[in-house]
Parts: sequence; C-alpha cells; structure tokens
Amino acid sequence: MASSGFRHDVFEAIADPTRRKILHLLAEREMSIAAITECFSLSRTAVNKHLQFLSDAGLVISQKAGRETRYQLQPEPLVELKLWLAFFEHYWDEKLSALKKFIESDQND
Amino acid sequence: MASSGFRHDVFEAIADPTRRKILHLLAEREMSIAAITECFSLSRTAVNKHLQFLSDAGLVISQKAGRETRYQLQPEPLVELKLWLAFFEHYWDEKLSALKKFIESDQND
DNA sequence: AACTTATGACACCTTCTGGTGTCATATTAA
DNA sequence: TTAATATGACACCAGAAGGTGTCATAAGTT
Repeated sequence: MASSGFRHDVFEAIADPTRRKILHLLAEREMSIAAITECFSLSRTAVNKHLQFLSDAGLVISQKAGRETRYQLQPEPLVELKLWLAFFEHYWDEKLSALKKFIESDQND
Repeated sequence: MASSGFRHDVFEAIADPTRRKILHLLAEREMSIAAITECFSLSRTAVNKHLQFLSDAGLVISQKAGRETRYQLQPEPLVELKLWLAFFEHYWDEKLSALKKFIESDQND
C-alpha cells in the first residue's frame, strides 16, 4: 500500500496548517526551499523540517537543481485520505437515504 | 464557519489512529466511554482524553445517560476535510493525472 | 447501608512537535 | 580567488501529545 516504510502518514502530515499551505503552494508550481520560505514568517530551518515531514509522508519529492533543491507535489498519498472519508460519506448517505425514504413515504400517505 | 471557538480542528483530530478508530466505532452506534475503552488496550483515562479531543473538534457529542456518558458521532466537521481535498482533486483534474482515473474507478466500484 | 460501576479531575512522565540559532559545505556570481 | 547563495546537519528549547496512575464522586445493585 501507500504507507509502508514511512515514519509519518498522510493524516499526520496534513494536521499542521503550515504543511497544508506548503502543499497548496506546490500544487501551483515546483519551488525551491528558499522560495517556499519567503511565503512564511518562519526560519528556513523550520520550513525545511516541514518539507522533510511531507517527504516522509510521500506527499512531496525533492530534486537537486544546481545549488537549489526544488520540491514538487506528490498527491498520490492523498488517496488514502479520500478513501477514509469515503467511509463516512457512505455513513451519511445511509442516514440521508433513511430520512429521504421517511419523507417520501410521508408525502405518499 | 465550523471551526470557530474550538481548540482543535478536524485535521488535528484525525491525525491520531486511535481517534480515527473511535470515529469508526461511533459511526456504527452510540457508545459509552467504558464500551469504547474495551475496544482498545489503553487506559480509560487515555481514551477519555481522545474523546475530549474529538469533542473539541466538534466530531462527537456526549450525553449523560444515568451513570454513563454516551458518545455519538457528529460527522459535519468532516466537510472541511472534504472541501480541502476537493482543491487537490481539482488540481489533479487539470493535470489529468492517472490518480484521477484511479479515484473515479474506485468510486464506480 | 454497603458495594460496584462509570466517570471526572488531577498529577506525573516521556516523547514528539514546531520553533530557534549556528556552523559547514557546495554552487554560482563578480 | 573571493564573495554571496542555498542548503544540510546539528544542538537546543518550550510546550503539547499521548500515555500512566490515583482519588473522589455520582449512580445503580444487593
């Protein structure tokens, strides 16, 4: 599956608002660590740690380009989140359909 | 919107596997703290803390029933997660990635 | 009344998080 | 060559997370 060998999973990765913002930035375009850091009022070290965390979760990949390290979004692990949510959507559907049936039968009477 | 006044948000709440399991349990049926605790090899105190955390995030509500405190799932805050994911699904759509196909085939099953 | 059950409220402990700063090194620019 | 840039690798720190246990109390049971 997607979560083998990683110290951190997707659920932990997206728990932090800074990391969520980084993912949004990387969705737009690939960026260097310095460029990402400029979007926050945080030290480069802090941003780097978040990038390591995201990399651990498989949500980003890094690639050296000269003296820069460019980061890129890797959205695949979000599927796990999607599937997890799907379970509860199913739960909602059941509750809603029960309500819908009740309303419909009420209208039919 | 949904996240005003809460110390913890949905993203933090679902970051822990124990809390995710609790949500799954409560999706099936409303349960007392003791009943939930029996499903884990954890102390009641630990489980209670997780329930407080989930309550803080608005994902569960408690209700006294005699000497028991029964907990119930409150799935509405998960909508925030759904919307967040939707952003990346849109991104995937634009990129026409293979991931989109995977998700769609999963939904069709 | 005496006992058991279900919780709430604490105090305490260890590890992880999220942040800082400094120093060394590789790469590009002057 | 020298200077500036971009990053990696540490050490360090305060506070939160996730766990434990104990004690007090409210609510059923016998």
